[in-house]
Amino acid sequence: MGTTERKQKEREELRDLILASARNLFVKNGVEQTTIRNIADAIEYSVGTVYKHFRDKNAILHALHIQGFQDLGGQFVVLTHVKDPMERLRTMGKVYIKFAQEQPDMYDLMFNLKAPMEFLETIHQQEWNEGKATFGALRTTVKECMDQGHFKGHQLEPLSFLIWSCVHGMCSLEIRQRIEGVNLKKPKTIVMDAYQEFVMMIDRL
Amino acid sequence: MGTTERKQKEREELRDLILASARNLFVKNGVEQTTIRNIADAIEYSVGTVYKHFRDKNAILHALHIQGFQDLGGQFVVLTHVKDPMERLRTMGKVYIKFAQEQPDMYDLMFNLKAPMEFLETIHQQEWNEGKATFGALRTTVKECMDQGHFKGHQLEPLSFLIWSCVHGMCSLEIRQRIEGVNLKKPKTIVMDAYQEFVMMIDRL
DNA sequence: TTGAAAAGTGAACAATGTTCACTTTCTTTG
DNA sequence: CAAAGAAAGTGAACATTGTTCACTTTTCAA
Repeated sequence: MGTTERKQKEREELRDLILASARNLFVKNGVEQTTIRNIADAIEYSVGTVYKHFRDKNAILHALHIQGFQDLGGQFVVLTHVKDPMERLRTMGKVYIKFAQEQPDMYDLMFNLKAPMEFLETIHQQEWNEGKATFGALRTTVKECMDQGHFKGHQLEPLSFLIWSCVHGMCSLEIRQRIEGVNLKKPKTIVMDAYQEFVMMIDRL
Repeated sequence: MGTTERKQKEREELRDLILASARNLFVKNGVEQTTIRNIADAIEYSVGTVYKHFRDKNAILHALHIQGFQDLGGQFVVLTHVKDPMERLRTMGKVYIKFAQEQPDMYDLMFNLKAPMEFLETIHQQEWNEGKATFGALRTTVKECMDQGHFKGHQLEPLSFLIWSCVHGMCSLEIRQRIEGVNLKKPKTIVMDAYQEFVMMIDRL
């Protein structure tokens, strides 16, 4: 009898509805300005129902953070068509920055907010699978570059982390509004300009 | 009559007391866990008194953010003794990272939290003087390196921003707990290791 | 038909930032 | 010196949060 299956499906649908609503409100009003009551109102359910699906707000943030990584993973699919590892590395950075600029709130949730990490701690899970997979993709690409003779004298993991830090740093400074007030000549394009410098830099190694 | 001066001085002393108390509590319990009531209790004044000195919590965060930059500026004093610009650039990065690791909450306040920037907006000040000065110090050093013949083919501001992004990215990923769960072989020393890679990288340019 | 499990509700609680009418203290001036 | 005005200080009260839970409604197998 498929009633339990249907029940299960309905449960998941409501769960997804909560997440979609939360995501909308986050993008529109920001994470902190979005309340559980807002989310409940938007889907025309009560607060209690939201809590039947998520133990607390951090759980919602964590679920959305996973969605964000699935989304980013989807953007990374184009990389499979780029055979040359150096070219793939450059493209990876571009895609990463594009994602951060088009979905700044999602990026913030994935790489800056403490909430999703705190949720992992509360459920006693110390592994961050989404981060592991994403960093793994970067490390693999860097490894292939090194196998081709690039980055002589450098170490795989520290170098991979450095590359991640570069693009993450640029994106975070932009999202956290540390660029505007600093008196740059071209603040609007500074991230892409700096990324060009970065590409020039690693191409020489 | 020096009464007004004394009054003025007392006012500033209480203001400093509030800030010192806030800073203690921030470091001990984190920014979000620190309430105005906590601060008031710690200095044995009422909440109202705190609000007589700071219009809101963001104002306190902004004042502490300025203190943080003064502190960082003090750490940068050693740089005046380093004449060679490339050596100065390397040392600057080390000092910056050291500051971030020793005072993660202060660093977070200065470069990650939105609160201090939001305060600037509310008082209709779009300039971020502290950031401007700090970035200016970096840009000046990079400029001197270029004058010496380094970083051929690179542009001053984008390159300076890139360098800032690198170190900031590493510090932020550490502070925002994105390193532990990512399965690195040496997570404890990854920031310093990556910084070594960075130094090696710019030395070759 | 029924009764238990699941789904759903919303009042209530504690904590927080913030305000403001009030009291207390201090300072200046007649 | 006394009084009034200003400044400093107070804390109850308000609105808004996240969160809980006793309760009602719905669902569905027996």
